Amino acid sequence: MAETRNADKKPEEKAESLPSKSKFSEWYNELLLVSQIMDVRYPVKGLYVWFPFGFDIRKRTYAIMRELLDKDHQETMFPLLIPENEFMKEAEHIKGFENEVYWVTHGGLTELDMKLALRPTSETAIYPMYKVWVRSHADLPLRLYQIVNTFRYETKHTRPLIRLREITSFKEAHTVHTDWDDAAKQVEEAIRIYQEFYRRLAIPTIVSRRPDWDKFPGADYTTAVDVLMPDGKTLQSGTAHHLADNFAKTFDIKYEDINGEQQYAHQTCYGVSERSIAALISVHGDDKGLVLPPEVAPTQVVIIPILFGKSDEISKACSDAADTLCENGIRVVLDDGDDRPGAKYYKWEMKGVPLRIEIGPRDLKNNAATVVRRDTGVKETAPLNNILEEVKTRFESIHENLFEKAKKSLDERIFDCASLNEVKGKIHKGIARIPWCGERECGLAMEEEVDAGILGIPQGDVGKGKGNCPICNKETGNMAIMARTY
RNA sequence: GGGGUUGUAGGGUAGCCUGGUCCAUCCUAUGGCGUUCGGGACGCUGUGACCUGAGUUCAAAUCUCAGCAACCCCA
Repeated sequence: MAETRNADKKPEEKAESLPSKSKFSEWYNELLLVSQIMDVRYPVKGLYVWFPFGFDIRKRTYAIMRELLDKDHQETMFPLLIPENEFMKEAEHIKGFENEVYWVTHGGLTELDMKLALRPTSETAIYPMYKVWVRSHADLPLRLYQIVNTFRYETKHTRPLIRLREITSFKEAHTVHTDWDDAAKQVEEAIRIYQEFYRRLAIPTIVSRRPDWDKFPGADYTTAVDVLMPDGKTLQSGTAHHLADNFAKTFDIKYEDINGEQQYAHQTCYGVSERSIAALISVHGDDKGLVLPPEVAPTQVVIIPILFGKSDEISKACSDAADTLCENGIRVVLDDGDDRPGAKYYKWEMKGVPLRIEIGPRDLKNNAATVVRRDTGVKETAPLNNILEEVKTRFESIHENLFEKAKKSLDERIFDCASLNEVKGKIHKGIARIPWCGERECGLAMEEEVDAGILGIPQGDVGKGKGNCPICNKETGNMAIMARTY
């Protein structure tokens, strides 16, 4: 490779270039570094560093999440450390996490009387306090959330943003309700919020209730949001759990109802992590680098002057345009550096900037600018005196186009299958859709047979059909989706 | 959980098999100066690396062992 890099190298072999997105794993790792999302060179397995640029995307993404939640949730913050006795209270919950917990055993040189767990998730940190806080039905529903780091000693292969030992951006909500039905409604609401969240990121999702053997430890059931990645694997990108009164009984969370009786509360919890950023990058990015929806792009517009010799007029036109956009809340950068224009194009394309505006002598003669869309690469001419509107309408169009493109790519990679053999043939291309009676034994046999997971029976038309379960041959109207998962 | 491969400047690499030629090659990035500018400019001049530890040896980037880290495959 290196020895072929000389004067007649092809564009895709240039130094700043990425591996093709078709080699997803390589592309993903390289893009994180080159586009300055995450530095993967931190010397501890499974821990990574946010570059300021990546963190900027994170901030804007989580601002959307906060906006959606703050309508009827309150943000809070609980401690990172959980005492062993609290952590050990819920048997199923422990079983689900005990192999992955980091323990703090010493304070300085002194061994602690009570070991402290680094939270792998915060149920056992939060619920002892809920016991104290929840007194009456008038306190309910209680809806709190926090955005925190959590720790899991992952034994599988770690990947930046996807499988981490420190999840840096775990948004977890914990709600308390009077009864099971009210909690069930909250689970639905959580999923609705998550779908809206991903819609704002222009990412289409599939929602399904997880099979029993794949639910959250300690939950009645789990509903999850999945995103289909470029390599055909699915990324579980959000989960909502109905905890019923399981934890309430363990942590003694009771309230006095209207009749003066003590009742166990019903709870839900739901979470989204920086996997949302992994999805954002992976779904929209291309061979040239990041492609960001305008709402979360740190820089929304880059202006590149095309100078021939000294041209005060062009410089002025550029800074005027930048001022106009900036004054109207557009995040704009005027790149008046010494690089050649071409070098600047590549640089900002890598960064995923939605719109590029070029102003050169030819444009200025017409009092216009050349506007180039990152998502389509289409070049258009736009009048300078209406530049704000020209930019705004393109933002909307870019967002819609990104979503439509992603939706199409998702739809094209959901394959209807009638037999497990067919599933085996398609599972490396995407999601397989196959009848399933819903029985645990049949489901586990199917997973075993095709070496992929059952995500569940998805919401909406995708989950409905007609056929026979491939194991027991019973007729069913349920269609399950199967996929290789991250 | 099992197996394999790898670790040389910010990124990518040559050198390793067969120890000495290496104060380590090339591409890229990067600082300074100048000329440039409609898709990765050029000249001059700088900066920057053998993962960590132990061992073998007159001599280790190179061989051995351990640790740490990364990547790939299988369950």
